[in-house]
Amino acid sequence: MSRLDRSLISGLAPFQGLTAVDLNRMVGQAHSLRIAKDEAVFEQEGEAHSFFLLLDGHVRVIRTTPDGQQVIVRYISPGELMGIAHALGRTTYPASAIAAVDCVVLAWPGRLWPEFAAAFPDFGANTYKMVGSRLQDAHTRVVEMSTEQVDRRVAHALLKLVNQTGRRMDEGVLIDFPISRQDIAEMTGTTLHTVSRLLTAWEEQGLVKSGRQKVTVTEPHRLLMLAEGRASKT
Amino acid sequence: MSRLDRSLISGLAPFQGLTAVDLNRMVGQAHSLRIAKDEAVFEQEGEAHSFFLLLDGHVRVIRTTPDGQQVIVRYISPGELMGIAHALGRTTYPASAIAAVDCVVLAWPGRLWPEFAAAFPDFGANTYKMVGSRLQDAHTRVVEMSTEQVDRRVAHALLKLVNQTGRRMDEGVLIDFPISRQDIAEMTGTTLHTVSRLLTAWEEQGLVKSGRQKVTVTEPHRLLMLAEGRASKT
DNA sequence: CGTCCATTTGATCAGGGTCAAGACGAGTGG
DNA sequence: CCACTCGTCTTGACCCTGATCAAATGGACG
Repeated sequence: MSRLDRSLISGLAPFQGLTAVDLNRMVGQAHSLRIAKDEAVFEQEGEAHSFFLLLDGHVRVIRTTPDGQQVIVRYISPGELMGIAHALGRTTYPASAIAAVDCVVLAWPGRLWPEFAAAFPDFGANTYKMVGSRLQDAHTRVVEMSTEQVDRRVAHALLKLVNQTGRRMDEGVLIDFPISRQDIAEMTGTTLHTVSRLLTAWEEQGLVKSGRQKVTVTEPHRLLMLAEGRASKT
Repeated sequence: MSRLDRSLISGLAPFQGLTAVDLNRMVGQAHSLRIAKDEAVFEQEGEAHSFFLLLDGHVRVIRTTPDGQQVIVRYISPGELMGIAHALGRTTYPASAIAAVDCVVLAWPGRLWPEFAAAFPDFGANTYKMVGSRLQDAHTRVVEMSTEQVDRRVAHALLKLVNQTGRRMDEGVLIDFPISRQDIAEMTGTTLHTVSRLLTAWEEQGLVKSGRQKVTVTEPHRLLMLAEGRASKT
């Protein structure tokens, strides 16, 4: 790892509160790797040999059911940890992580986790805080799936992506990685057909603009109204 | 807390690996309380003043949406921790906890969490392991909600309850606390009407016996077949 | 015995899944 | 540079699951 890399990661959420020295000790034990688009960073059921920090790119975390159906659990953005099975007392990954675009990640051997948690308490606290918010996210999603209709779920999913990875463009906010109708369907528990119909309807109303594996939200505010169920159902 | 109480809790999952001395130090700082049926242990959005250990009874954890719909996140059984917002860096409870029957709980002031985590690393590790499994549960539930039909979701929910709190009876395994059709509906994202229809159908097939706020699973194996989708749809 | 809930059961209907076909666009090899 | 192919996306037609609406039944408990 070059010096440059270290200065880049010093500001990331998982490392808040750590000294430069501690940071160096941690990063010194990592190795970085490139993951090509559509390759796996780790795989469901696989032995949890490492945990990772995404430096660049976007990663899709997927659970596959015994009968082959896939659900997208979340997208990982640069600066986030992933594959932290060790922190939660697991020896195997509960999901697969697939690069949505070419990615760069840092990897640490899993056995270092207990050492890190003991030696750098802030790092542990930051991580558990993140686990907490992921648990909240998961519960929120259960609530959405239980109580909301498809259109609102899809609207919520788009807004979440826009907030997480949105990139300002002339026409609105673009989701910053290739995302298909099928992907959105797997995030919201519906079918690509329904997603397609919704997007074309919204495009006619001027809420979004979308193309092949590409979605731009042009009117986040109105989309939020729709997601919250106080939309003018025209 | 009497000596008896301490010996009772020494075997519980959160305290595995702790010495008797450490256990005493922890329990000594707790106070126990009784929560009457239908009373709240803590409330959604409320300031997280304490965290709790359920000693006796059963507690329902509920998230309420802005428009008043409720979703049952999980049931807590004796020996489990709850309300551990502090462990996850939160200052407010993300859900409400309602006593399903009269309960006895131990409560610690939230500010003790960091001390405990530092002084008793095994306790911290046990807790985070539990958080990890709850995160898995939540994701599993998202997957179920996305991919399974209602009958299979209800079957899964019943089996989960049976495994967690089942009590062997002559006729089968009884879910050990009062549970209504409405409750089951709120666990599975459906309506009490659909749950009622399913239960009567299953009763005719001899899979379950049910009454007012009472469900007994008489043939867990066949119910599992149904939950897994390899049932004889007769 | 009367009241209040939980539960059951029927009738209706719509949201959205499934099936089917085509259009469109991007990359590939000749 | 073009033709071809493959994967994504669109759109229509149909139908089923399960929600909604409505009403009656039945226990439990004061």
